[in-house]
Amino acid sequence: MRYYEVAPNQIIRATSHVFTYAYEEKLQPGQIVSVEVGKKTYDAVVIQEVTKPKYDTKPIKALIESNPLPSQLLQLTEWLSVYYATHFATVLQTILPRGLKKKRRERLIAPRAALRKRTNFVLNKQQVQALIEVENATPGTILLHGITGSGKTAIYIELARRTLAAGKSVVVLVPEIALTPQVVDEFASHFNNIILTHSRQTEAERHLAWKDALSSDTPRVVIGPRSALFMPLRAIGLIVIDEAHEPSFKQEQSPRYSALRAASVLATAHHAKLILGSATPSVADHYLALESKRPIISLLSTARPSAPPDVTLVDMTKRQNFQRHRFLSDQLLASIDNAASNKKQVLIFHNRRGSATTTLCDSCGWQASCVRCFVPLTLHADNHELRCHVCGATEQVPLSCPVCHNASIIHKGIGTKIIEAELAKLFPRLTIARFDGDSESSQTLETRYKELYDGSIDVIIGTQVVAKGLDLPNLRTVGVIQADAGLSLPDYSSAERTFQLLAQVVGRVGRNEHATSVIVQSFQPTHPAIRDGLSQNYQSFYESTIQERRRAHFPPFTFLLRLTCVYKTEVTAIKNARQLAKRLQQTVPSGVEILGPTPAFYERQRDTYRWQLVVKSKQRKDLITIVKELPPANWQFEIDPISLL
DNA sequence: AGCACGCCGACT
DNA sequence: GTCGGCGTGCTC
Repeated sequence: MRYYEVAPNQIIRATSHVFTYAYEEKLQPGQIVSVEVGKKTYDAVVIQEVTKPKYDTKPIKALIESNPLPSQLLQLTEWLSVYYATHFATVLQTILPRGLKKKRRERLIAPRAALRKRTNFVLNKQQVQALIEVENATPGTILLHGITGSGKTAIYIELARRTLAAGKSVVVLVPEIALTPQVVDEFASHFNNIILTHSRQTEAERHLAWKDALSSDTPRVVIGPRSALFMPLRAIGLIVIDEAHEPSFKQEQSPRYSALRAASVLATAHHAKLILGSATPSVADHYLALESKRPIISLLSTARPSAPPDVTLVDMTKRQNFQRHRFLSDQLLASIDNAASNKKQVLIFHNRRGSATTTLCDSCGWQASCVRCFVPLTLHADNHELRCHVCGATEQVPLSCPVCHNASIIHKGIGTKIIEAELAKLFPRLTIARFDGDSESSQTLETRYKELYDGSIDVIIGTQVVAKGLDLPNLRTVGVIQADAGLSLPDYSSAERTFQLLAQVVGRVGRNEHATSVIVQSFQPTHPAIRDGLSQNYQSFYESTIQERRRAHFPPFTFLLRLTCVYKTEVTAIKNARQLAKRLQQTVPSGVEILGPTPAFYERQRDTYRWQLVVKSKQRKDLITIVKELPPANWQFEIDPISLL
């Protein structure tokens, strides 16, 4: 009889994750078995063979997957569990498909009809140079910083081709939102061994794709969102993360992992290369690449000739710009007039989430912000105070502007519905469509795609959703209602997100040879995020932001931990948050900062109240220690949050 | 983390 | 006399 430590995919006991079982035959680490714990049966992964233990052992009930998981995937699982202080079983649930025991019907995978002919591209000098740099790099992370339209996809495809030729598999991660047929077709026209994963797959489809990867004896190309990292591929030679700055690469549920960090660990285990591609790399990733002396490849010119858009920045603090309407500038309205008379489309972008009430000076654009945390203050109407949602400090609402001494202190926010209504009044003959969270975004955007594409919708109003993937041939004008809306979010990375968004918006319309225009309205036209976003000046933005992060002790200079407690009443939430804060203050080593308690951004959710603490430390292990000692009931945690909201 | 077993109050 | 409240304790 042989004995094996196995890890069930359900939490059996908080303190350990392996149990020892007996089996007649030889088993390999990574094989999947079924075992009985108490009276229930669980799926479990074989970890290793061990000697006969002192206690009695039950037998393994069955071997349900004889093809073992690749050792590198097991290493990644172990790493995720330790690095994010998450139970091993929780990580297993994340990396394994559901319903492992179920027998799936063989499905005929319809060969994707090549909708488009293979786009036989010729790489330009810049792209060839990038390829050479990647080829010469040692295994590990490579930052591919290429402006919109510089032809990053062609580089990915060529690298993938070479990796396959060397007998290794390729993983391409894309943000969920970009998993459109266009992107997939682009790869599908070059490779016939693609395994596609996406969030709308059924349990059976996922399982089949997983089995396909596990049993494949030839190299494959996997395309999918962050979870595609967990496809059980034997030998990976290349991992590409496209639009690597996108927040969707951070999982919002436990294990709250970063696909970039996880991909880096997986790449190391496979001695593979990891390409982080973006037009606007996150400042933290850029800093890390510089610090670790990893290659940063810049693509500064577009692959095809294109005309840069005509960018107009409208100062919202100047009344003379708003003669026709109170928040739609004369410049923006004129450009809508112009587009309409030429039968071209207009996209009006508005970050609705950013329209939480902010306090600013209507005269000079000054905005109330915390002197310690550099985040905007949030108005609490009940006691008429300004509060910092990072450190909890409160201030009186000023009666006059501290900069220009004007008394016009205002609190405001504009919603997409109002924009739609106002535009409908001003342009009764235009077809206006609004896409946001309220209008069942995904469905509507797809169902109305044809209308968008052929131009029968004149004006598109939307949030984030429309700023990304849409590539519309008739689009000539983009308007941003309040570019600084996102800046008012009480978050250390809000400037970075605003910069990325504006740079993407400008890059998006400026990728063809038609004359296009971008009208951006802002109360803070001189803010670095706005200024550098519109000029797409990454270097300038990076330098000012990294200095600020250093000064205010934020990533990449400090590790963050967010602790959130959830209670039925506000009083208990505050009481418990204060208690924990006090306890942590006493036990934590020096150099660890405890901020708060503060109300969470979404303070009330379904009859519950949420308050949070933010912990900062230069030593990541200090944060892990705190998590391990956290009172289990009512407390949630996130290590390395990308947002403190 | 579940889910057993286990010892004391309202019901047929 | 029994159903069930949720308080401790175990799971290879």
